[in-house]
Amino acid sequence: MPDSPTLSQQVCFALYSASRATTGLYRSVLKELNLTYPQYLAMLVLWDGDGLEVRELGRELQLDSGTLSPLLKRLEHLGLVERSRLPEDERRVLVRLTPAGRELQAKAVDVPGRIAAATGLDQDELLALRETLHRISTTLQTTESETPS
Amino acid sequence: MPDSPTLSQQVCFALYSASRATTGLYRSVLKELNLTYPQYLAMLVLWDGDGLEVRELGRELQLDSGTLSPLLKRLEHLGLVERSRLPEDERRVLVRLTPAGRELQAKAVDVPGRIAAATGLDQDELLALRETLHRISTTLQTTESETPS
DNA sequence: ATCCAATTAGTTGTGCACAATTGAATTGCC
DNA sequence: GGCAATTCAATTGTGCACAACTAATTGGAT
Repeated sequence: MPDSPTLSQQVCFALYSASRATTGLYRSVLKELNLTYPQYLAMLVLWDGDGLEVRELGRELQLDSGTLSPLLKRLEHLGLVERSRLPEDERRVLVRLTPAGRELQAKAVDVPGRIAAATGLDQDELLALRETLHRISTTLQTTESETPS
Repeated sequence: MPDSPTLSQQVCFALYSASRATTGLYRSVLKELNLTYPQYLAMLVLWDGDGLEVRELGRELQLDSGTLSPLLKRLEHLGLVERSRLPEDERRVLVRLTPAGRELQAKAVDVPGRIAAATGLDQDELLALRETLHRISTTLQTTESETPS
């Protein structure tokens, strides 16, 4: 069942390495939008459905407020989003796109196509990869606090 | 050829997400060794063949001196490695394990097994995943500076 | 011998990630 | 109503990644 231990180590390093490589790809593509990859992910979620709380954004992106708060502050300084406490619950913060934030979506239209062209994988491989990676994430996140025998 | 653009975006997010999940898995396993995952990777390379220059370590791990210099400084403060300029070329820095660094290898023996057990993937899946991820990394790294039409 | 280009490690600055903590607001319980 | 536990965002501190730059060293060319 444990397979070759070395193999899983190699897979983990390949994962770490490929993730950094794709982030680097996004870096060059997103440079003209003046966004980092995590910032772009947050904008994607907001473009899909504007008006989300920090908590909801965090659930989508699997990021906590320690990461999101400064990230959203930077998006706010860029004039792309605005944050406001909810009147009915002053703990929660609503994140909304500004007009500039909405307009940026048009400039980002060709990002997915450029990324897809650079990966060099066909659709079957992408589907299989996505499925496997999803399984890893869910396995690790649901097993995150197990007591080792 | 570009397949579904959205699909590649989903794959990239799955990659980003799975990489963070596995790093988190290593974090809990490596906690008792007092190592981070990148530090553990550097130690793995040194355990495999002691006495490497920063440049060679960087080639193995695909990391530049901006990342490695402070990382190695921390390993040095932990008493696991020592750094020394090469007499025949004062630009280069040789990184060697200390006795404590070599001894740590024994405590790290069961790390790969624990990681492998937690992934929940069988050997075929791990092999396929490793192959696909390698292909992504090499594709992106060899295409890193193309002029888009 | 001198100068110039290349190499190497380190430093600086920015932006994630994440653990741990803080502080405010809300909810639940009595 | 009062109070403890909970929820939520923000803050603090550490450690990557990476771009840009610095400084020292080396090698080559003349």
